[in-house]
Amino acid sequence: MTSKALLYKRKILKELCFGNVLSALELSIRIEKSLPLTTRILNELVDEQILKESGYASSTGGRRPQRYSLVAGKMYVVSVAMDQLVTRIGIIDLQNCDISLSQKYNLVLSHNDASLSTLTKYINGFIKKSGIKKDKILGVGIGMPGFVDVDKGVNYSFLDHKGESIPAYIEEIIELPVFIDNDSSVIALTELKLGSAINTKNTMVINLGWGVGLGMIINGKLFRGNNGFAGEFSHIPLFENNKLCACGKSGCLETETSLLVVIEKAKKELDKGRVSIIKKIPADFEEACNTIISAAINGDQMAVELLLNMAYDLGKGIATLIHIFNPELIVLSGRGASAGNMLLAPIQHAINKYCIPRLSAYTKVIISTFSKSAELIGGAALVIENYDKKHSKQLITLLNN
Amino acid sequence: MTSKALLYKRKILKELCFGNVLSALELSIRIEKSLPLTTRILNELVDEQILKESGYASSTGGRRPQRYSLVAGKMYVVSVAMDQLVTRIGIIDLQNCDISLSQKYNLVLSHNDASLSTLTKYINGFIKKSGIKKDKILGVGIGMPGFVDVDKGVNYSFLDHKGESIPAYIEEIIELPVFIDNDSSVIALTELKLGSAINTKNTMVINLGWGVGLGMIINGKLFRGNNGFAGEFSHIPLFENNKLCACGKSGCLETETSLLVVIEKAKKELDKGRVSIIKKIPADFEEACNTIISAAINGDQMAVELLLNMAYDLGKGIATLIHIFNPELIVLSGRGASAGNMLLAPIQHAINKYCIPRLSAYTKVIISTFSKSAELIGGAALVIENYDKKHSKQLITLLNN
DNA sequence: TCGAACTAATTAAATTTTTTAAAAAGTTTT
DNA sequence: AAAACTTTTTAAAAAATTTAATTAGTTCGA
Repeated sequence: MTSKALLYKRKILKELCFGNVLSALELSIRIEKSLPLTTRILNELVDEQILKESGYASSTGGRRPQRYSLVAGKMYVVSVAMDQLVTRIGIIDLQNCDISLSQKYNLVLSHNDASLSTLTKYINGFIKKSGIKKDKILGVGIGMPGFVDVDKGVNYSFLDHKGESIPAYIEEIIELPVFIDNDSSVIALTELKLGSAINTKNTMVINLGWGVGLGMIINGKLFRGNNGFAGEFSHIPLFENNKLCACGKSGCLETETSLLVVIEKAKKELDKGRVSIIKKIPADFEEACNTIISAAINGDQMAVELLLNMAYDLGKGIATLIHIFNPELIVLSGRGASAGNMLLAPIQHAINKYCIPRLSAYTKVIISTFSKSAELIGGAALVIENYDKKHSKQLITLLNN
Repeated sequence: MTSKALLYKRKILKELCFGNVLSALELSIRIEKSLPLTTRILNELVDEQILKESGYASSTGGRRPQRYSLVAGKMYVVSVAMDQLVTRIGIIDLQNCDISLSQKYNLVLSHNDASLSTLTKYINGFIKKSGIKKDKILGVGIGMPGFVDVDKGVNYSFLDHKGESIPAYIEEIIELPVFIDNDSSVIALTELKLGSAINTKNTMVINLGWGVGLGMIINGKLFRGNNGFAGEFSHIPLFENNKLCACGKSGCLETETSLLVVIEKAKKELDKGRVSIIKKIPADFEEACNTIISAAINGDQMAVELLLNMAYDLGKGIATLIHIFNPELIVLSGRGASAGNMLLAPIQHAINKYCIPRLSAYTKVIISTFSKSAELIGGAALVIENYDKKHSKQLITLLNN
């Protein structure tokens, strides 16, 4: 097979990932190739049993177009979602985007080689345990906190490998293409490919959790900035509150709006003797979040108040984004999104206060429908994003069998 | 000539605008066509005397590549730069990007049809007076203040034409393709095509004048937002100063950092009896700016103090941009840029205070080298940007003669 | 219910474009 | 002065697109 035909096949497979079912004409437009060429490649892929015909689309006044989709169990991606304390690894069938298997590991991130080799061992072990052959796995996508330079493959905050490429190190050992990115970018990719931001060109995805991350979709593509550090929304100077931030400055957005701050404030209130259905805040971050959010959902006044105040302050930050980007959509995602629609009213309130009405009128704010799986699925999107760019031995094998 | 060959010719001409001189190989890469095809088209264009061979590039270790450039006096663009009170119209030779002729008109912008028809008359009269035949003019590019929706051709702040397209109206009368855009976007285009932002992928251009505008270059292209309103940097909520802004809110960046604010502050100081080489601030905005800036350059303490304070506050806004965009470059442009390097120190000071060092280290801040002509030249860039997209009768005529 | 009008898919031929390769023409380096 | 290198030119082969004609299936309205 010529290398060009292979490229076109990849482009088609890429379009059909994540459960997409498309007609020959639609595919021809998306891969920007002529219909005869697209049809030929499509037929080859069906012969190779990687694609299947899957029914007809409804007619728009004429013959119904044949639709194509991936065959299940043929193409997988391994995805890794990391935070400071816990790492989850999953394997995802690209046909339906289901997480076939996932596992949780305790891995405290530090800025040294040790975390990296541990991580690699975990991934390797996981793949073996999954029982899925490597030639069916397109690659490994890893979302991690910190300052990640995607091009250099370096994380300046964690997993230091003497400034050398992290993906290169892992690829060496597990023999699969590896891609890394910042956790907020990965969550934004999920919203873009499978979530509320599908088909949008200009969307801001806010990752509310430990801090406040931002993934930006600009012109329909994830924007990472010049060194991959774009979206450091957490630390824009927004308040004059004299509160010291983890970054060393004061008045950062993060000093008022993050789940960590809410937890701290809740502790203080309880210490002051405030009544609440919450008796004690758990030490574990994830449990603490769940405790406060579910208390709020159950109507606990203190929890509601804390979350609403946070949302209002976040709204001021969002107002800044609207002025700068004029986005069509803002998606609230990440762990904090599980507080749900409760957050929307104060955010909208702040937007009304801090935005020129002409601008805010064009931007919708919504809550992500994804639960915790957003980052895991985004890791798959990360691999697919690079699928028609980077050389992958796996597909060649798959296509030649 | 086939329509495809015409398209390729336009792509090549587009690359050679603004005084660019390129080799066949460079052009082939830029228009993304093969070298044999590019060479063929190039030869045709030379035969038609629209292009000329213009010397050799220096060798990089082998045969010196032949370079090509536009022939002077063949292709012009009419450019219009508007502000609230004054409109300048110029005609620009694309070969060397010189302003062949320009004229100033007093035109007070209002939100009605009258300004629009006056503007159209001025443009028409100017073209006639220039003595350049319309078949040599590729189009008209207009930069104007206000909320401009480029796609719809509508300005929501000024020049209302009952919500109908402004370019369509002008095109009808002057029979040339017309393009409009926001003034800050146009200035950013100038920096991208001819100024300090050439070849950058990710640059913020700040238009310091009446207010504070922002033109964003993202992935090497001007970013306008979902409705063309992106870059409303003026009105991000940044201060808690209780100062009412023209937009109705308080604490906007613009309430501390714009030349208008500096002028107001200067007046107040003088009224309070402060000593200064400035005796009286002229009523005219442009003259007032010049007075204060030149006083500062001559060492007047009051003028220096006012400008440095403004620059420091602007630096806080720039810190926000750096956190969000991680840009490689920030260009300070517009009328305020004539204060020059004086502004850089306080801006850098503010960046150091409000930015995470890891981030700010990657961003350079510079002052534009353009004087007032930036907006006029940008209008030309606006036409060229659309030159291989929109149908232009003019080029077909030009190429068929 | 039956065409007319429409949309989609298929096929083949003509045309365009790219790729590949080789040769020619200069430059620089050694 | 030869070797190494780069760009340009040319030509032929391969690939892709365009065009047009045909076939196939749907919808809609008379």
